Amino acid sequence: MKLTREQAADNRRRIIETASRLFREHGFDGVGLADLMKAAGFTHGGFYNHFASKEALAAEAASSGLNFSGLKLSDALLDERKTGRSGLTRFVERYLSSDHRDSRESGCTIAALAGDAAREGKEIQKRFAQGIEEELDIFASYLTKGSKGEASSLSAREHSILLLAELVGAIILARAVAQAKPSLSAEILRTSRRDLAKKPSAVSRTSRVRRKRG
Amino acid sequence: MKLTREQAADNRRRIIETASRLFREHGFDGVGLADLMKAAGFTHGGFYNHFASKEALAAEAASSGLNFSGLKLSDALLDERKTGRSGLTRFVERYLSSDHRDSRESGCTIAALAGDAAREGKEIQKRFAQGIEEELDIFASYLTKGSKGEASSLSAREHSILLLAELVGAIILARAVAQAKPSLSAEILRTSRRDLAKKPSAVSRTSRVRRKRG
DNA sequence: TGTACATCAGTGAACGCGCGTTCACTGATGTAC
DNA sequence: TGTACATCAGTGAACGCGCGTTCACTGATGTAC
Repeated sequence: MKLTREQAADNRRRIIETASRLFREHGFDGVGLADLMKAAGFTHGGFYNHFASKEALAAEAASSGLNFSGLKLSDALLDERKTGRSGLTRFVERYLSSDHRDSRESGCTIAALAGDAAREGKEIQKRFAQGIEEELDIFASYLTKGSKGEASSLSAREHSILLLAELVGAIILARAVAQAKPSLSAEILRTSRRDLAKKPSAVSRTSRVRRKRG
Repeated sequence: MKLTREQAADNRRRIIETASRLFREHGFDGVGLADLMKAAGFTHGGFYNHFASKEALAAEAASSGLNFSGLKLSDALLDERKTGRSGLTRFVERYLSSDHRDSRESGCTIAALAGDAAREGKEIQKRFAQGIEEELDIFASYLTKGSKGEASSLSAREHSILLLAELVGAIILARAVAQAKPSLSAEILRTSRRDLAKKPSAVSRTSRVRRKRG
């Protein structure tokens, strides 16, 4: 039954991606290895051929989700070059949409698992710290030091932190009440979306350049 | 072994308060009924004399935490009357402190369990919605419609939502990296604290009245 | 290039353990008379 | 007010189940000669 190295590596990747989706949907404690391996298409005995423990997989899955999530900012920025709209604004709109709220399994790993990460060990938190730092760097590279109003006194780094906190806070709150009070859930998303759309901090470099050119 | 009605009600309350602390620290899935009852000082067989299921207790514990958490805004506002400082500002400082970050079990239930609530059923989410609405109402009653700058176009309700989202987002992110990267954790808290301290939205009625009088 | 064998990613059964829940039992409280 | 009995919040043992983890086994791959 031995497979080629390539097949084995593919299978390992498949387990991680399946785990990433399931953890985001149900939490680290909400998924068993048997279900997880079954969802990936294997019997669960083979799990330990790939990982030392469930926690080791959780760390890998966290990293994977943080790096390849469909809501990484970089995707939105690619879009943006085509459409001419601010990539950051587009990203905020997508991030705070009801679609993203309703699809934890394919959405932002930070929003889905940051609450759980507080209870996990150093290794998993290290992956979160890396993922957050990367996201902050991307934000910062697209944020200008505002020259007017409140924004002027804040560095791009500070702007990035405030932006991430508001995004994550808003979607977590929206998800926490989505089943029981959809109107409140939608109100939270809408209010935060509008706030971020009009803030000077949501101006991207590209859109400023375009404005000058036009 | 039967107890007085009073004693039984006390015991029930003790179970709920213990559960509230343990759930905040370990999550709904991270605590077993046996450990929970033991922590409350009972054998676990008696659990079902008080609650229909673990989920029923989780709902009660969520409500209890949301209403009586040491970080309810109302506490800070009481302080404020004594000291003359803005109650809301004091509250923000306390909420975004490393002390609060490091004591989930006695801190804000929304911050500790909103991530978990997304995965729970309607009953638990209903309690969260109630708790969030109450907190928003308290915020709103202390927020003025700003007359200058960015704040002017926002209602007290909108301000409250943005404030809550930033508070919850910042402390959840700070907790997610506290073990692995304390510097980033502290930076998130500090940045959000400073942002909220200087925003017009953080001006309380009382402090404005005082300023006029002085 | 062909043969012999070690490797190792799978399978499937089993491990001990803790989970949420149930149940027979206890015995002081609270009630009916 | 005093007695007889139903109530019910406790105890402690047990239920079936799923958990993370281990293990003996399989058999094609990859390697050594």
